[in-house]
Amino acid sequence: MKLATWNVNSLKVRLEQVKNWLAENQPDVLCLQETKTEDANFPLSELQQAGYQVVYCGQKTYNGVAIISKLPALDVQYGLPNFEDQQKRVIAATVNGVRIVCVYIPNGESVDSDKYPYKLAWLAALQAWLKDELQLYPKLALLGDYNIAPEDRDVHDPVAWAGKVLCSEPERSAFMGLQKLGLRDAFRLFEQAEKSYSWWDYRMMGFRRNHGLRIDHILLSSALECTACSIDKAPRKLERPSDHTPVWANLA
DNA sequence: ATGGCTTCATAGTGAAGA
Repeated sequence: MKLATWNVNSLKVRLEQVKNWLAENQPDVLCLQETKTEDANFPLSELQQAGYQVVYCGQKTYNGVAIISKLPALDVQYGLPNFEDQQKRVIAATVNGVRIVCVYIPNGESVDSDKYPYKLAWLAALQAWLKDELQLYPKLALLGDYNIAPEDRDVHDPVAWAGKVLCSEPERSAFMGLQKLGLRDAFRLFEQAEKSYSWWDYRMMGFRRNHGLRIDHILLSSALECTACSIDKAPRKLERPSDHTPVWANLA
């Protein structure tokens, strides 16, 4: 079973790229973030014609998440049940017996922004909810744009980024808190190339210079056996790419 | 260089992303 996650930075702009990626990679599940699409305008039939089912939860301009799957997505949940939030950042469903949790974790803007405590509160609610969810669903995968680079090796310039948003100690502690629930970073279960990232700044030729961060992750509960995990840089090389590229993992 | 690009909403510029 192949699971993947991709922050597409507007599904409208990236729809053809998503359809091509589905056709070429044949994932069983693809989680999307930053669809930036109201549900009424969601390109459902186009994805159905590609042979997939979709559940989604979006809004105008910002945020928006979706789960694209070959098999039906059951018991769909929208949002964090323990955190009142107007922003559409979470959708969860069971696919082929695996609880799929698709998240677009807040960016935080900067450590002295009002959005930073919102991010930390959001992460605390996520962890509290997942603790219960793992009891209900031992086979659970948490996929998405975490907006956290967990370690210095996930950052192209750890000195410049030290203490900054996406790399700060409270954010990294929140990431470790998820791991303490028994969730494992699928990417780090395997040998990986150094300087592997999932996001590169649009500006200053960030991708060409590999000025990136690894902030998109797949965390897997211990009941799931993972056989491979990789970042697919190919979509980042296309015309008009998202600033993020897909991450995928294979389950036994 | 508190910048740079890209998207969206809008109709000239501003917010937000990371």
